[in-house]
Amino acid sequence: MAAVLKKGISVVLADDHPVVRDGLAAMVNQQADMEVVAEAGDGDEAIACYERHHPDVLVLDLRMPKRDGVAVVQRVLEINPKARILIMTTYDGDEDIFQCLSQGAKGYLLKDAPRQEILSAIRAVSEDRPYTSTTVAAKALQRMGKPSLTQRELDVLQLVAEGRSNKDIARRLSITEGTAKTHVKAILTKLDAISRTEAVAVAHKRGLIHL
Amino acid sequence: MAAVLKKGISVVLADDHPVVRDGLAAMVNQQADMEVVAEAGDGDEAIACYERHHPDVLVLDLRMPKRDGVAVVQRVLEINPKARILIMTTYDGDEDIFQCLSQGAKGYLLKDAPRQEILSAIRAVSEDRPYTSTTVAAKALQRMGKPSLTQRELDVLQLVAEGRSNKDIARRLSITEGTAKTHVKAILTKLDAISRTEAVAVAHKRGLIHL
DNA sequence: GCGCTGCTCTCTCTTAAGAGTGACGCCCGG
DNA sequence: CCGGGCGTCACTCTTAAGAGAGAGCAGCGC
Repeated sequence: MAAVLKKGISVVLADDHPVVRDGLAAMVNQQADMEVVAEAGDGDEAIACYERHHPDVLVLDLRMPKRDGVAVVQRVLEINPKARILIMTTYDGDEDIFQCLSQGAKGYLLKDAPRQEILSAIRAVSEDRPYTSTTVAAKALQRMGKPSLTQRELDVLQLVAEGRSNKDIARRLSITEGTAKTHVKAILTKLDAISRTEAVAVAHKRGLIHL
Repeated sequence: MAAVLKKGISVVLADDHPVVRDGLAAMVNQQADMEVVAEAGDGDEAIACYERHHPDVLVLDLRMPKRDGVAVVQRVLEINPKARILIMTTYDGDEDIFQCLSQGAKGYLLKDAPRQEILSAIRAVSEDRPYTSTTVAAKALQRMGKPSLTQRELDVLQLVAEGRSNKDIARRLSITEGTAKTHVKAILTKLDAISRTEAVAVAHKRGLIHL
């Protein structure tokens, strides 16, 4: 057992903004029962740091260079299926969140959360208790029941969002224009949009696409 | 005269993320020659803080609740035309940046900048020297020569980005569909886009629209 | 006043987008 | 084995979008 050995909860921070890392580090190290043992600035570093230190909690930004949050979650859980990961991101409409959570991340937080909430989330996750911020919980409920897009539809959606025409999309995906239209139609139906432009707006809001 | 009186440079931080404020505060207060005198979590607070403390430097996030960065810059410069403002934001494609800079903000930084760069930017601005990060300088040059949109065109663009049809746009702006089309056509030409959807993509990349 | 720019409106014409339907092969799970 | 989801393709038909070209009218600077 040997409950609290030296300093309690060991934390690894992964975020591409030095400012945010400093802020989190300052908050965490000010607590008597937790300590930052390493920081990472991109996805690859995050994985490396996790392997080296095996912290009690990994605090992870979703949007990072090299390898994005989802990929890091997958890899880390491969290394240690019992890893405790707290996702932290700026945007609340992000589809990636749900992917992470369903894959096994233990908690999710918005960056604009107050200090207290951040700290209690870290404590919760360190004890293997899930932590879900109320805003995210609400989003999750909203998302329930809404149809999900297939991979192919996401491919098409991405190209639609870049402003490509159906013909252009067909060429790039090596399908006929008719098929491209079929996919677009399916997308419009699922996203409950009237035009492709509205579909892009909705998809963006839901975090189905980036940029 | 009277160079370094008590602690040198007084700084007010304005950012809606507590984490970022903590990070900046930690960095700044660690320096012998600067000190954070107040923090603000939204635009209105930022203005209030500025009026109360009249700091040497105001570090300002562009994206904030209540009142956005551009409005804060305007108001603060009304209060004190010699105010030294350092803009700090996440996105590098933002049109607002150029508005702020041309309005009189003294510097601009990306949030993913390293500690050293942030600190030297604060020092530069405190001495009334402009500071422009290289990435932003590059963007500024890129933007040169490219045609700018009129206010009306921006109004239309916003609605286009929300997925509205020409007819719908016309109704909302109380103009005819023909006129809406004329505006859309002008937008397409200026943004060098073939379709409205591509125009939205380009506009988004340039930070002409949000969401 | 004159020219410039921005906003408005009106035509025509071509093409792209979207609705509506149906169908075929594939693979996977019950 | 058979239903169902998925991806593919093929039709028709209607409407929206975009190209092209003009034109009137206000405000503004010179």
